[in-house]
Amino acid sequence: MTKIRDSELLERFGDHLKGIRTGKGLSQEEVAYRADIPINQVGRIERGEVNTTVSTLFALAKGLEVPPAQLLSFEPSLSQG
Amino acid sequence: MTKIRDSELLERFGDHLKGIRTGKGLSQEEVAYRADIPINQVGRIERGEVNTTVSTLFALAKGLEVPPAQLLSFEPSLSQG
DNA sequence: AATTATTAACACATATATGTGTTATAAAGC
DNA sequence: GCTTTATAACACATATATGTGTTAATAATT
Repeated sequence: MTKIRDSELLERFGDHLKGIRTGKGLSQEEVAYRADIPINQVGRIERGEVNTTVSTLFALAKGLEVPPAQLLSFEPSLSQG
Repeated sequence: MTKIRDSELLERFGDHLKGIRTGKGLSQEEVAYRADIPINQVGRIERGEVNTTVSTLFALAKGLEVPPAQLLSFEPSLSQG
């Protein structure tokens, strides 16, 4: 128990976000500004350091100009739990 | 600033989750068991009391037997920010 | 090399999610 | 009425996300 964080999932999620961002040619700063969240937070999320929240997901979707659901559209791991 | 939570969004999100769950005829307890999270947490999320995390979203998707992205597929508010 | 742009890393206070246990409602069936 | 099932509500400790500020490292440009 005391799982809570789940590093592998968060790293993959971060990579997915970064892929969307770079695919659009946006900097972390631009995304942070549009999403109205600190640039440091964008970096931490992309690096998989934090397990971000629903409200931040919606903010990021706005900043990245994609539907929120797209942020969760990726393969979470090699083997499903 | 000091927004962080965003009650309206979280209430809508909770309603959306509850809609998926009841639409499948599942109890909170069943979902909690399958998602391996406390039943209390499921309730708090459905009631919009907490701003849950990415890892819990994936757990809930598993418990509800839907793709994670579906959990974010709803209209977040009457007027877009 | 120096400047600029971009990202990472670090520290810290505060808010809050999670996990756990317990108790209260509410509805349904006996 | 009692029991079962389902959900809500409360309390509390702990982990951690967020927000903020600062500094370092890494490109890219000139």
